[in-house]
Amino acid sequence: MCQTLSVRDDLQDLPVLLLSAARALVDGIDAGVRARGFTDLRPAHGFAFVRLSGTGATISELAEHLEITKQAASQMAEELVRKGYVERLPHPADARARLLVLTARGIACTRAADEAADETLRPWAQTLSPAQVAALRTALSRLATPGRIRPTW
Amino acid sequence: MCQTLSVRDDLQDLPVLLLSAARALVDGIDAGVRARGFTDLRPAHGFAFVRLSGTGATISELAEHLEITKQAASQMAEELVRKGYVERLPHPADARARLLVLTARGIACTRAADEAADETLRPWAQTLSPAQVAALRTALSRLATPGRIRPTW
DNA sequence: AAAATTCGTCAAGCTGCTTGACCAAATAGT
DNA sequence: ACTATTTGGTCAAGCAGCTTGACGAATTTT
Repeated sequence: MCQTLSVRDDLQDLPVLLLSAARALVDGIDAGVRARGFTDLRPAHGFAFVRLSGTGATISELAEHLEITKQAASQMAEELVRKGYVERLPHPADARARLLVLTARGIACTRAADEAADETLRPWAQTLSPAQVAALRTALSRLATPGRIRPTW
Repeated sequence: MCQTLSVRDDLQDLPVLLLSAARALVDGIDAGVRARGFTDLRPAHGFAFVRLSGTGATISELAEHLEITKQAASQMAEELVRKGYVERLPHPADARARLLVLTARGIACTRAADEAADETLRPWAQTLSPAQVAALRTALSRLATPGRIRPTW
């Protein structure tokens, strides 16, 4: 016997489910990061940390990543410097630019965020089979636009 | 032979994938809504429409749904009224309150949004088996916090 | 009947973003 | 090599969307 609901019908509530799940994840990460003592940061800062971790980035690169103006990125960078998460180093190859890199505190915070994300997703992932998790990754990556993480709405 | 990657490792990029997919969905809906002629609205308004469609809602109910203050909800309602998407009716049971309901234009816009969402997700869903889509719905609904759609970050 | 709560608005203020103008350094054109 | 253009970053002003605070009117509680 065939199913009474087609794939089309199933699509109806997917938008809400997807957005709601994303929201739950962000809330979970935010709560976990705060619980680990980083109470002066908001989720928006996390999207900057993603770009700054590793080799660091310039103001322009950060702005492009966050899809905001250089002026706005500069303000956020100043805030993160003031709070001790980011350091401004002279750029090795361009005297105009300055390289933004995470301080030890900044790195500790990204670690806290990773832990919080893991903490949020693990209990949920354990209700799924490994194959389901793998399928989920495949499905999401097929819809996702690489590099565009930060919601702007 | 067992896999070299455990479930734990797979969890690493799930946060990015989930957020990126949500972003792609919102971008797709926004583009589709604009393409259908509703160029004076932004994604944020969609979250209000969700609550107003059907029987409508009061300012207080809208504020609670959007997780903003009544004053902010009132401002948004005024904007939507001014643009012709929402109407303020006297509340049938409470002389203090006013019922916000969608106008014909507002209803047409929600229909456009539904179409746009479908348009965004259908080609993607067709790359998946019906069973995969069903599994995805189950998985997402297990993570989602019901009612919390709107991102606040 | 009085007290307390709730609905919505007016007013003021803040935050995070924008646009516009500008200097300094780097790159491209001739 | 020298000029012209582009690029990196900041200063300044302004705006949009939110907040807190105070309030009158209608409702609900006691």
